Amino acid sequence: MARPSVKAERTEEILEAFERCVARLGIEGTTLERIAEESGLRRSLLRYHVGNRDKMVQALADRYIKNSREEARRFLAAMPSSNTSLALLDYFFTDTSDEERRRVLVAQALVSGVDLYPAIKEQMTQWHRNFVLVLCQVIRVDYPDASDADRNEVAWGIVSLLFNVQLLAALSSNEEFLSDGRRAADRLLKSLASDASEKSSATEVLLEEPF
Amino acid sequence: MARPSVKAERTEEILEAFERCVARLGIEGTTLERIAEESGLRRSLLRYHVGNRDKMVQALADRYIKNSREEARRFLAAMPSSNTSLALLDYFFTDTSDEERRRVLVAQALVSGVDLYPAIKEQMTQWHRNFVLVLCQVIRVDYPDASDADRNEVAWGIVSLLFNVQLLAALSSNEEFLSDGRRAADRLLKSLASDASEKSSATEVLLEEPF
DNA sequence: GTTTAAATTTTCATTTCTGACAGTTTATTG
DNA sequence: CAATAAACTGTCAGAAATGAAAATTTAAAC
Repeated sequence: MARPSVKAERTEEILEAFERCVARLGIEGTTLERIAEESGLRRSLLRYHVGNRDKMVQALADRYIKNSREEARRFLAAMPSSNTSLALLDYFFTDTSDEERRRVLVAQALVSGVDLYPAIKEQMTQWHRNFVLVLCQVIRVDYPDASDADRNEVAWGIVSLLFNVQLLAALSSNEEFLSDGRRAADRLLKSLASDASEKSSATEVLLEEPF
Repeated sequence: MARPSVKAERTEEILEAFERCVARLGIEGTTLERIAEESGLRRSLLRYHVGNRDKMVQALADRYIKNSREEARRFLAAMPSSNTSLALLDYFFTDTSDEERRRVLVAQALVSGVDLYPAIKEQMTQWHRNFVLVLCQVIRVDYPDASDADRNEVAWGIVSLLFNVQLLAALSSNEEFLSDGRRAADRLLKSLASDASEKSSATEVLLEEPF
């Protein structure tokens, strides 16, 4: 018996704007006023819908984690049933969109921010672990004989390359770095063929839901 | 005929404190007041000796570049004449000091900050290129037959791993990540043995001064 | 149209950060 | 000790950022 709530939409708009700012300016470089401008709302509305600065950061992290889950699903869905290595490289190191870059930069900002916002530390730790795990699953299709530990190392390395590609994109158009990153990632993947320890050749599915 | 100048020492103290702050809080997370506290000097002295905020950041970048040169020399000097791969891995991925971590984190902060401080963009671009080049030189000792392009990819990748190790150290004690990073770096290096295209087997020196 | 609750605007107080500079102290030289 | 230049202190004004909450408006339900 009152006005319909737009809290969900507004919250989304606000955090979306927050993310855009953070990717460009970092967490501490982003003022509430800046977010207000970016979202086209008044600063007081940020407070009304989301809360104070701490709440905002917490909400940003929460939303980021949530979106990462969906992104992970999309990613897994985009993987073919074989030759996933190539698909993986294409996905992360070819024609990366601005959104993809933003995703990575925000993750870095959040990780860097755990000292200032200890509340998000646990989440980001989980997030990274899960990211690596998703890559492991994908890698497993092409390299079923490699050990979990080996795949994990490689996945960890690919995440690093991915991070660096987007970080360095600030220095030059990232096309140059993309190819370096891609080739290095390819090397890591290929290295799994060499060790190829004896293992269950279970090429089953990779559809076990992550996270 | 006047009081002796301590500008050099003070400047050093100030920028040292700045660096410590930046490694922990990022550039924008670091206020001049904070630096003053960290250095035990009054804020007005930061201004007196170095300048306003922009000058401070510029000076930080300058000093960072300068110190990187020296660090590069130390690094090269610490390299044996053979089996440099192992030495490289030990240097960057084993028992890394807090200073080493700080160096890396500050570099990341500076790179992330090029949007806000365009004046440092060129420097950081150079810095990264040189870092990669130094690693290339070292790698060349163990892999003289690999192509320049291949060594470059691998060096680029190792820098990425190094960056990520120290970034993620914020999430957990970095010992766990160190071993992941090291092993991934090892994979990259080993991958150079495979391609081994035909090349001049010049195992000469690596002592050409970098930078 | 009245009620009602949510959304939005406005405003105010407080704190923090920065820039600027006047004034003071300190150490050296002659 | 007088002169001098550098180092240092203290303070102020203005800007920017944040927190908080009192009005006001808006859209639905009745």
